[in-house]
Amino acid sequence: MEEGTSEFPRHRTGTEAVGPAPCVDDYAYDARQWDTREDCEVRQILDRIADKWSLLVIALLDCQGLRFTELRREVDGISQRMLTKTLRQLERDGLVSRTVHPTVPPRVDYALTPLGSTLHATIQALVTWTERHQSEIATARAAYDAREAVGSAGAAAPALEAATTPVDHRA
Amino acid sequence: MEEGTSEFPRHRTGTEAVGPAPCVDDYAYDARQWDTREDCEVRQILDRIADKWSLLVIALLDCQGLRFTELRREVDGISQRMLTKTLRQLERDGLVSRTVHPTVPPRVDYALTPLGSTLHATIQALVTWTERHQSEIATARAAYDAREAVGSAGAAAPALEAATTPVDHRA
DNA sequence: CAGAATCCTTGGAGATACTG
DNA sequence: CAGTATCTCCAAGGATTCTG
Repeated sequence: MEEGTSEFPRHRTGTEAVGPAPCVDDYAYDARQWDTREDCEVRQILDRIADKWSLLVIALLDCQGLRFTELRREVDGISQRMLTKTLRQLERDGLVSRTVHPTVPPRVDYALTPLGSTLHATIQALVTWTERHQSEIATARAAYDAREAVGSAGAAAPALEAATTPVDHRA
Repeated sequence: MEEGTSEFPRHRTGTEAVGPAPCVDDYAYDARQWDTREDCEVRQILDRIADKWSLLVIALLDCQGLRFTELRREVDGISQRMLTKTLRQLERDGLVSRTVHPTVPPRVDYALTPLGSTLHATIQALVTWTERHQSEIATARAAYDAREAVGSAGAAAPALEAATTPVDHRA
């Protein structure tokens, strides 16, 4: 369990010095060199919270509890199965708490734990970033697609065809 | 379907306050009600950058460029196919730049664009969070699994078998 | 209402071979 | 080296049904 806590794994083979000096950062030395191995626990956790549903649930779930159905309504597009599964995982990771009220119509409240709240802040930053830069991304996409179209006009260079049909609506 | 408590959030174009407006704030102010609909562009982008490979690539890619092979080595476990695809997407979104050096052995450098750098900071925060809290998560998981084992021993309470272990469809 | 169990489809993703 | 093009496979995930 203590494989990559604060160590610099440095598993990049130094056969070729492409630029040993890291970024311009001199304060944060491990700015980029965390443990990237698949079996690393950080990777494992990251792969889990980097899940679209987990991310959305945490982003939407705030300190006050939400019921199952409320969550399902909030997280648009999620199926009951995925919501349950996602919530179970998050509960297991200690990020959300599950409170069952033994009423006649069952009522279950989900809320962020203190640990989950700290993650919520970080994820919220990601959401905010997206909101802020969505126009830039849209512009970049349009430019890319335009270039793409021109390039494929002269020579057949197919790659990433999602050009003029961005909306991928699956029935 | 009450529309008083939970109605569909509207498009909030980037004029909102980016500052921390936690849940303890007033209710009418939808600090956490960004557009959650699937067809929303924010969701679209979020679903993309919340991809495990995209996240890793951006996290590892820093301001200096990395070659294709270097990236493949860094992002442990990624296949060539996925790396190419991920890079194309990120390039299309204007997050990474692709520089081809027309040398005899082809050399392609990938680097973060200014826009990508801003995202890198946010994602790095996520990585840092994970590094910091991995032990807490591990503890929570152990506790959950312990409870789980006890619960399923006494009464029928099946749910989420240890996710780290492969599928266990008990007949 | 909250969830468990089941069935079934899609596409994500690895492996391999080929090219410039 | 840096891709592209295929083939294949498996599991993520949706839809449906059935309970307490």
